[in-house]
Amino acid sequence: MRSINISTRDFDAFLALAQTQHFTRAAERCHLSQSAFSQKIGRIEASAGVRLFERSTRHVTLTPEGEVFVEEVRRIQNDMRQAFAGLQDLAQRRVGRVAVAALPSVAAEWMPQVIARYRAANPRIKVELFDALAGAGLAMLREGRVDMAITAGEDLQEFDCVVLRREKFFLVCRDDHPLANRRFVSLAQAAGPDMMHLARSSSVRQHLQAQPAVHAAHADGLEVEHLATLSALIAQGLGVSVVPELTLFHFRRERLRAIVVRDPALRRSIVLARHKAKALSIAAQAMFDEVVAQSRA
Amino acid sequence: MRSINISTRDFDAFLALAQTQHFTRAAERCHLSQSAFSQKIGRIEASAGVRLFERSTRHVTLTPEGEVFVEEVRRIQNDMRQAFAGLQDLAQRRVGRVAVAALPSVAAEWMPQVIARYRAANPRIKVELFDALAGAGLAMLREGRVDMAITAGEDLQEFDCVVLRREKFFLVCRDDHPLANRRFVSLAQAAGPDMMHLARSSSVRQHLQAQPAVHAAHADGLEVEHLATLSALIAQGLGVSVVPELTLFHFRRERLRAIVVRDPALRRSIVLARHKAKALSIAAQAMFDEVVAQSRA
DNA sequence: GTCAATTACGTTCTCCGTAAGGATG
DNA sequence: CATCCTTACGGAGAACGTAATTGAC
Repeated sequence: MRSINISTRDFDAFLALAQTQHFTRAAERCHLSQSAFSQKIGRIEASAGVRLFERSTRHVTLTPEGEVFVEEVRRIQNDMRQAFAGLQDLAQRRVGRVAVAALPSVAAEWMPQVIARYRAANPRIKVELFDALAGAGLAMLREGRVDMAITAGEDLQEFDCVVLRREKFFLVCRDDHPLANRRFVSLAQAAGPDMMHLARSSSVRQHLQAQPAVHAAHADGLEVEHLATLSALIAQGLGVSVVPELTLFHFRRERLRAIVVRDPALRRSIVLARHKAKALSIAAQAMFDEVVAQSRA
Repeated sequence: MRSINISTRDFDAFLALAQTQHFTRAAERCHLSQSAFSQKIGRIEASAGVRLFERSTRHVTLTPEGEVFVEEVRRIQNDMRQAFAGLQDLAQRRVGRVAVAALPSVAAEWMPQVIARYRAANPRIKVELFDALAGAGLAMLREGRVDMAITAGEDLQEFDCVVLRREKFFLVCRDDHPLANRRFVSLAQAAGPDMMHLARSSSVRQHLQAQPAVHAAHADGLEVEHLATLSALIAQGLGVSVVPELTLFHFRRERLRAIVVRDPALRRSIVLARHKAKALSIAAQAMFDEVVAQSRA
């Protein structure tokens, strides 16, 4: 037995005839000539291996076998309609979901605007934002828990990446600090004994620690987890620190100064990473584009 | 948007590619040239309105949209397979059901053999036999509770009928009855004052009552429901009766004689009736044929 | 005699295969 | 450069339409 081939149009024709019980009218409904329609029904019956309609030239009725088939076909047709409709919804971003991991600084500085614009354009798509440190974000990406991760660059061969920005670093100190009124400083100048650090797990710390000038300074200052804490410590005159540009919003308080560190080597890349193999969903692609656009602003 | 057309082969192709992730191999599996296969996938994607596969010339993977579609298609394809398989089963009488109403006499005399042969040929088809009096059988047929009814003929324009047999009637009496040794009798002779009747609801009684000779005799003998009772009464010498041929098995006992009634008007037709409009299922048609065959035997 | 489904036959269009093109690792 | 997907193009077969045929009421 050769495998059968049957199409959605065939199903339409079958159901039309089942309902109208009239070849001519069913053919019209299907925008077919009556003859073509008749042949189509014939082919369907051949495929099915059973006579589905009982026809005298006067009356057309379903056979008992046809009646059971009607129910099946209705169900199948419904499923198909749903499947395609669901696909259209995804394509036109009427439904969907997108998950993004972003560095806390990025999550606070960029993402609110990005998400606002995204939701305005795609109100029915669920957006999930995870503010995760660099390593955690990449882990989530690797596991497929997020569609993309915004992180600080290092060994990212594993992923497809777009560099969103190359950040400068800033010395943050109180206004009574000796360097407080400089227009810029060198890293060597900044990395004095009063330098405070973030916890070793942070990407900023790791980035800094890789710099010879910082390493040489072997500061033994305080070490904290959160930038807000760091900001408060500096405001108290307990030391200084060096932080990337995106985190400066933590340090906008009275008596604090941020002085750009002039050091060509001291830049960190903010990158948008995604899986190499796995394609982005349409919803995710739109978010991807939105993030890139934001970084250019 | 023009309405889409998609066929079972398209689904096969889609799933093959989704599984192999390789155009050439998937094409082979579908017995298609690689080029034709590529076009087919292209058409499917056009129908869907979404890119379903992500292809670099080296790797083929499902897009997120394609992944959701795979699940739907699998389900749809399964349903189709089942629908067609079910139809084949019905066509080849591997499954099904047939219900027959038959006069009690027919149910006892003919149907055991009919059903035995039918089940031998169609072991998986469920057979239901209702031994119902003429009126009840026709009512069941009218309501669609049975596929056919074997009954005694009268006003059957409503149905499509086949006359299975035209039955003679027999006088049944004890061997000491004056007519006991006749080779045949007339209805007038048989319808003496000692004639006993079945209940008025039985078709036999109605048939007899319609005969002038019986009507004139206005017998006031006993009246019972069951032929077995009648048989016992006659054996006791309490009277005689006139019954159709098919019921004679009730009267095969010692000292009872059955003498044919020679009266051209006194025949009853055993007919096999079915709906005019509603077609018989394949299972039912086979039973229909079997019943007709039995009546000729 | 009319209405309606089937059959006949010529036409159109979809789908397939061969072959060339282009991209990727 | 080898692999493999895509595009181009010509041909075969399926599907369609017009028209004639058959059948039922």
